[in-house]
Amino acid sequence: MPELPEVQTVVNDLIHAGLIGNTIRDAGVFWNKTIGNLYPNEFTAKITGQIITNIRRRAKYIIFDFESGMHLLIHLRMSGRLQLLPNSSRRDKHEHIILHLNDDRDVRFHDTRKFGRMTLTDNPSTILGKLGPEPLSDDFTITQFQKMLKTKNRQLKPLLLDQNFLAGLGNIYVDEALWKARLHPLKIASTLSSGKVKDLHQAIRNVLQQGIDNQGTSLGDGMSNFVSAERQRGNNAENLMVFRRTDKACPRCNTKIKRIVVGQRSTHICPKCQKY
DNA sequence: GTCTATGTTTGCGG
DNA sequence: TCCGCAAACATAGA
Repeated sequence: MPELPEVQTVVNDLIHAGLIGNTIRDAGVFWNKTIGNLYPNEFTAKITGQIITNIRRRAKYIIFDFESGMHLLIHLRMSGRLQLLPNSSRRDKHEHIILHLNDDRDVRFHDTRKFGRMTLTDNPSTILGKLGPEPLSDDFTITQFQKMLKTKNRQLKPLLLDQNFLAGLGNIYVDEALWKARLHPLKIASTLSSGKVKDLHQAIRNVLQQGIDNQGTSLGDGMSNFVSAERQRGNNAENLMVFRRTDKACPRCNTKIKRIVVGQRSTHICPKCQKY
């Protein structure tokens, strides 16, 4: 669910809602394992009184920077959401961590599948250090991407999903980027021509930026879908060309989209546009 | 009721 | 290094 554009959308929402400068007055922990590295009482004690100086994203992590030099890293995994709610609203059973702010609002970590994690640390590099480059940053150039791909004898799709290779892509945006670049997900990275490297580089940045511009992708209409911190659905689903469009027409050539499995992940391709 | 699939990541064994 | 698989969990849909 939450990939780079969705995580960025949440961060944008939190900033827009004026959280920077706010203080965390107290915290409640309702599912211990959501806290990666601390016992609940330690977590609560350490986060109480922290002043938020910045909120940002790295890969699929939401990061709160505190004046004290500590950082809160939040990973939503499959089903996590960060919701901004009034202090008075009743706690949903899937809200596992609640941060009470010094106004009347809460930041609540809602996570039905409980895979998500929050880590409060003064040394975020132990978690963020191994991550690959940010695909939308200025220093992620075609030349750098070329170098990265040249040495990898791995299939494109699992490679692009590998956060230590490149940060932020998930199943949806990888399928979309590969379609846009007309590349087969099983193609071996090191065998790409320089033209294809360029196409892929552009396609990745393109689909991610489009996702952010549309405030993320929400599929279906169920409760289990992506919503931002202010509970808004994303509008990017209409821009998906292949993902979950099995048996529908390829927007480029009208061929029926096929669903295959690559690295245990469902994968959508146009068999005509994306030859191996 | 039962079975299957699910957008992520990590850790294991080969 | 790389790959395949299982696990962490809960829910929706067939």
